[in-house]
Amino acid sequence: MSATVDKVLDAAEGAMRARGYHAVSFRELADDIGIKSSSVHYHFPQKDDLGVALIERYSERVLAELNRHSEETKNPYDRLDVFIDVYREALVNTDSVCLCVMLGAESRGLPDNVSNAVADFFDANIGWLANILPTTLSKKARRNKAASVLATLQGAMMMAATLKDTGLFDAIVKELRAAHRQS
Amino acid sequence: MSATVDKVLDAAEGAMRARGYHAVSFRELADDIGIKSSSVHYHFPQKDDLGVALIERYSERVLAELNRHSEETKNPYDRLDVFIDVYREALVNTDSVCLCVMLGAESRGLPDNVSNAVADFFDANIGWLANILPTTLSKKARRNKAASVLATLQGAMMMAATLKDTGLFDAIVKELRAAHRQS
DNA sequence: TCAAGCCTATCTATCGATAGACAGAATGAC
DNA sequence: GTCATTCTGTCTATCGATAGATAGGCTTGA
Repeated sequence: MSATVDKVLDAAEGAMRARGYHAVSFRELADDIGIKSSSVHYHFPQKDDLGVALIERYSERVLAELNRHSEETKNPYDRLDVFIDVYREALVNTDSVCLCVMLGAESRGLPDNVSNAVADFFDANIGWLANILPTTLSKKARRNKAASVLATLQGAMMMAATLKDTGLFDAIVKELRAAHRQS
Repeated sequence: MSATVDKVLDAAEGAMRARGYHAVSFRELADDIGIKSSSVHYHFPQKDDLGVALIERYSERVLAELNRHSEETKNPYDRLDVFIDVYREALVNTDSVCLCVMLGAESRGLPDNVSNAVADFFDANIGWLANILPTTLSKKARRNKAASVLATLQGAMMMAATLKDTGLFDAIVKELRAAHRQS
């Protein structure tokens, strides 16, 4: 993957996480990295090509990060913390929501291939979370619990960003942890 | 409020809940209801005027619905169900997420007055929810619990819409109810 | 008479996308 | 080794479509 492609994706990630798919233009990304919009089109012929590539790179990065940190621990509760921390870092370090919160909200207005890539991201995250839950639970129960955790985190990110209050995210996470310790 | 204004807001609500603020145009709304875009500008000079008016109408409607249904019951758990049901209806009946999930995700890319209106919506909802929680809890604890519930619902809507799976929303809600019965 | 509501017509700015040219690096035939 | 060819990545220039917004006129009902 060329350096320019990465630069374009970096710029696109920042812009789309802040303002959404439709509010980002080729020209803007090109200006950000000092090339022309036609050169962006060279790497990503259509806007949805850019969108899909962006989500795939993002998804791989998040999953890699989850796996890297979770190797350090075997305790399922600590692994839940790993999951939470990865999302928290995303919120705090970039001051914006998860890419897939944004694109998930917009999903009905996205090209199908982009919308499907977002769905795959959620599926992968639910799968990861379901895997750390006790096997005494049924497969379906684990999936539902996992989806519930993910939904809470995604919603918390969105609200914390809107209310400009990272503390709200932390408070919600505290509720989440408490609920999952006792169950 | 004139009939046209309401029609414009109806069209805008459907479009923005499906695709977001930036992906909706005056011309599209005008076409939807059979007038010209300049006539939309007559009622809402700038796009952010439309956005703010839309959120305010939406917010009033949601709160009115919450209050209307909750008058029928005094049990706090039933009132939580009222809250959940209002959100569930919004998802099922319109096949799209809450207006403020969409605009909340986009908030960093919205005009300030629009973004603030979204924040007010969340504050009002958190306040409503906090009020039905037992007064044995501190004010802050109630607010945090309320925010947690709201975040879960908003996240669940977003994910259910993306994965095209209303059942996922119901499953997450079941987890939510279970967690709040036991605490 | 006049204000409300909608119209026509138009503006400037920007959108995603394409065509065609160019420089320089890589490749392959001799 | 050298020269011709091809590929890569960028450029300039432009397309038709559409964005938000405005000026000014027509119509209708109080």
